[in-house]
Amino acid sequence: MKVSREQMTQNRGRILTEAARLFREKGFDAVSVAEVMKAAGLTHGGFYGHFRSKDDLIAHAIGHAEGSQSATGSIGAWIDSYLSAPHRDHPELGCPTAALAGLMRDQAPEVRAAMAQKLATQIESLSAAIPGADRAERRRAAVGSLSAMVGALILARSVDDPALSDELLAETRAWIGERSPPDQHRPAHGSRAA
Amino acid sequence: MKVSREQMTQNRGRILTEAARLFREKGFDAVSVAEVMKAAGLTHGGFYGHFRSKDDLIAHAIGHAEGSQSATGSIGAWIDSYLSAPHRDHPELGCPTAALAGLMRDQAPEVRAAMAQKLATQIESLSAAIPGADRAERRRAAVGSLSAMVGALILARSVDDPALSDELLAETRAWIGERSPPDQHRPAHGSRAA
DNA sequence: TGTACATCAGTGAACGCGCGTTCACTGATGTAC
DNA sequence: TGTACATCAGTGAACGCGCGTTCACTGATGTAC
Repeated sequence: MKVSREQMTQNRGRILTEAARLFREKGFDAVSVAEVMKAAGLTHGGFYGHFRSKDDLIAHAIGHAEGSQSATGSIGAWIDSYLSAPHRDHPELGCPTAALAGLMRDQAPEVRAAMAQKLATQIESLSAAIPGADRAERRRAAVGSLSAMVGALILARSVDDPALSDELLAETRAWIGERSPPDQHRPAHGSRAA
Repeated sequence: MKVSREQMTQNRGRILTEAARLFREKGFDAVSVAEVMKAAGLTHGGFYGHFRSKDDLIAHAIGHAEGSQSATGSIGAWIDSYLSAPHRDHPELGCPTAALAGLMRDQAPEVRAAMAQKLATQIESLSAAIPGADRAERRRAAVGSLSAMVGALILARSVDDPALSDELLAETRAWIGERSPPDQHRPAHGSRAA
């Protein structure tokens, strides 16, 4: 039963959206092609009319995934929402980098390339949003704080101990806060927000 | 062909060592029970005489894994070696937390518990090694810097772009260095280990 | 200390099972006239 | 605009394959005497 071209485009979009959601939730290996197609309201056989392979889907899904991170407001507010319990508890709609970077070890080259592209964009975007005149300093702060945020979120998601998980988020939030004041300049010996 | 009790203990140790190495190198799903047993010089059938299941092996392997991190010397030196190209390029002998935390999403409860234990120990150890009088401040610095280090290492390993990967390590090293001086006091604008 | 035998660590073939992928088929789409 | 038909997106059964796990068997170990 052939469908209209517009319908087919919509179907492809739904496959990508559901794949991006499911992969962030469970990882690549724990999600089958059939599961993605079912979530998109289709049967598994039609999959290869849209993508060459599961790896091809993964690569496109990484490019398609968008974290529901409200870029509005100050950087401080964005960091707080990034390192929050809701973000930790809902990886399926959160930052694709934090959810997927740890799974790249044995992935196909096309998948790793998609991840690198995603990360490069994220760093540039954060770097541009950081206050300060010096370009190199802003980029360094972007890379450093993103590493800390991604690391804390991955660790907080990896443990079964709620207290330790909460502490990882809170302490990292405070630690980053100590060194990147909300507005512009840092005090002589940064002991802000202690 | 039964072997001596001592031999059996040695065999179990080799299974754990090889499992810890292979899991860090390729992840859990990409390493089969048969591959671990072969690496330990045995055949796959004998596996269930040592462990109840693959999940049981994973949990024990996490507890058994030890990163070859020379804890000797200053914290600054340890951070530098943690965020180095050799550590990035050899996860199989490196920090188990950085190699495995990103794979915990769909793991069995016993596996997640082992990871939480590993991480808690690591934080305590780092916290004890950090200079400073205030206990809470030291713990905060330990959690914050460990998050940044683990995050940077995971990101550096996840991308295919060597320049971006090197930058992630170097910038995070510098960023952490700016706030935790090698001995006690930080120079006006810390540009250590650039 | 030496011998007879029960124990049991390790072997390798075999089992289900779920997965990625293929393929003959279907029937709505969209084009040629 | 209306009709005839070629196209092709989607269906669902079927395929290999590798995996975790099981099991009957083997033969060295270690104990009872």
